[in-house]
Amino acid sequence: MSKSINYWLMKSEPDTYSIDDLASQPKKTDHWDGIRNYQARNYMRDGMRKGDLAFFYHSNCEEPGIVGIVEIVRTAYPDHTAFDPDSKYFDPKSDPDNPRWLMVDVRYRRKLRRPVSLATLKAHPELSAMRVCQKGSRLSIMPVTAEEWAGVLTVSESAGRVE
DNA sequence: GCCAACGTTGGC
DNA sequence: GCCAACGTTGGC
Repeated sequence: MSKSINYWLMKSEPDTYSIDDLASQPKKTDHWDGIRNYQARNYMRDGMRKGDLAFFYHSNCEEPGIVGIVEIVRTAYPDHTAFDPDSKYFDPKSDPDNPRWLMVDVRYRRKLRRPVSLATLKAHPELSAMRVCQKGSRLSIMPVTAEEWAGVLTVSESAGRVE
């Protein structure tokens, strides 16, 4: 009996780290560092498994939205940038013997044929309940239901834009 | 650049 | 434990 995978959404500011940056990494794989929010961390720690899939979401940019798909290839482990005083993610309160912050490794899978903007998500009733659509939602890692996952792909593949 | 929403900090 | 102040996120 095969276990079903979990689906996620992971935000990144493209000016800082875009899906193209991930795609240009060796093996198209990189660690997802800099998560400094307990709820997002807990999703990584308690929910993410190898083989899970996640939408790559571009935030704080001209057209925020879902641009591609990545695969979780390594489960949560300590985020070493928290121990590095030169890192902008340095957190003196994260003890190397008891790390406060974690990260996972992700591998680039593909871009969506057509990005699905936040405005488009909000325009679809079956997608507008997604957490990323909620006003003031600052969570950078969140679960996505199988229905929402399929719905986003359907919207991406369908012709034309929803305004 | 503005600013609302949110999470965290710290005084009490 | 409360809550005001603060810093950050992120859409617009």
